[in-house]
Amino acid sequence: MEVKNKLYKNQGIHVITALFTVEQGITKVLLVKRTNEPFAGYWVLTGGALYNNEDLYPGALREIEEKSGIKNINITEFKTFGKVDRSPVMRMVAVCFFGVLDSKRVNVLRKTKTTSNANWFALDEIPSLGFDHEEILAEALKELQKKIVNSNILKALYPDTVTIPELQKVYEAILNKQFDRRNFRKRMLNLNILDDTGKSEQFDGNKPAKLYRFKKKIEDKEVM
Amino acid sequence: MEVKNKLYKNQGIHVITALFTVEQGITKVLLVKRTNEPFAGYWVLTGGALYNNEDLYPGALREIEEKSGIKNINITEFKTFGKVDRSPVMRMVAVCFFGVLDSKRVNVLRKTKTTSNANWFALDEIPSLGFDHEEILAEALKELQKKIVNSNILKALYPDTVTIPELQKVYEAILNKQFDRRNFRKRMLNLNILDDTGKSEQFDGNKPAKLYRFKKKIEDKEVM
DNA sequence: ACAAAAGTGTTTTCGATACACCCATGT
DNA sequence: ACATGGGTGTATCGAAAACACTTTTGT
Repeated sequence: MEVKNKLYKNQGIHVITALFTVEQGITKVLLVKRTNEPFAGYWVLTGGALYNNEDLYPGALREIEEKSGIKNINITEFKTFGKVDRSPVMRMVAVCFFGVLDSKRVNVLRKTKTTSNANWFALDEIPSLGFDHEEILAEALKELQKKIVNSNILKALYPDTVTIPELQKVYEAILNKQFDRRNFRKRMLNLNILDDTGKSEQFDGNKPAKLYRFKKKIEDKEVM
Repeated sequence: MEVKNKLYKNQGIHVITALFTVEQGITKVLLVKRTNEPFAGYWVLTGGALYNNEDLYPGALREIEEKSGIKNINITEFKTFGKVDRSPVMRMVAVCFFGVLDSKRVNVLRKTKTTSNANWFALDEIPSLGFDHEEILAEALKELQKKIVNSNILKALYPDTVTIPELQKVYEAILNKQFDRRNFRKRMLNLNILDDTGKSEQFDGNKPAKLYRFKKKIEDKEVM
């Protein structure tokens, strides 16, 4: 259908993702530098306009790949942003996602058709972002912090095996908080999201840590 | 900006809300009957197309009022639905909300410019819905059930005062579960979302229940 | 043997559950 | 007085927090 009514005409949909990683205890987010107006020269989260022939989730993945080369990841939708003036060009609503991945396992493209640079930024070194991406990033981080408990989204960081001390470092980086080693272990095992592989780490210089594997399915806990 | 690229042309945004109420222990949702195509004659949730000059939340409220006459309510965004074919007319993405209100306090319009009827339906008596509204309703209910714990969204049902037995009936209806009277009280008071008014109910035939008031602000609990 | 990092165990505390009793009202 | 529904209290259980010791490796 061709839209004629001015009230609805020329609306568009952004799909935007905040991609997080943890490097040496530091939580970082992927930003790309725009070459096109609006906000040419600004850093932004990966994302762009949704196509008519794709669903939201695949659209968000396509935009991530186009802007960074990253593919085969899992993302989670968390909120839609739609202030009237969030894009200076036309009315755009932004369906937003977040994801976690291992920066060492992906090769980030520096330049693409619409970006001149890409980099992982520590959360306390975020430059001024284009559009409303600062607000989106702040909320994405909050959602990640909420979801990390009781979820297996960290499976993305450790697709095959993981040790509990490794996990603890990531939790501490993302939640920005320290945990007691012994209690952390108990909590992780009680969450029932890990399977014991029976094997242990090797070549570590110290006592080898046990290797676990994220379960494929995890049950939602009862709320009350 | 005028969109010319076919890939993005003619996209639109729905703002859709599932409005819940509880009547005599039964959870119900407000549905309206469409008069226009597509899905003329079908029952749907309140909602419609977002205008260019309004933000998402106000847009959702406007649609609620237009389709039902209900105003001055609180709603919560929970998810955006965007399957390519969710609307047979054109590409529409649906930003979805849920809300709770007291059906006795509102006057629901039976007919509007685009609806021929409106009614509260018990959850086990939902007719076949237009668009993807059955899916939206199912997820809205789940979100309501999650959010009802640790939130003051029930303030909408009891804007001034509430008794704990009243609250319990609503929780039981929405969560579809029974609670121990004494433990339920303790849990509600521990949530720290209620203020004691010092007063008591009157004219009830039995021992008067204490009156509480929902706090305005409630703090988010730490996740870990 | 020693340092470094990992695994296991115990005590305590606090919140959730199970359960019993008392109170205020209208009839 | 009694039936109805509401408020208060206690004992118990289980999860989470605080805290100490043992184990495995490399040097």
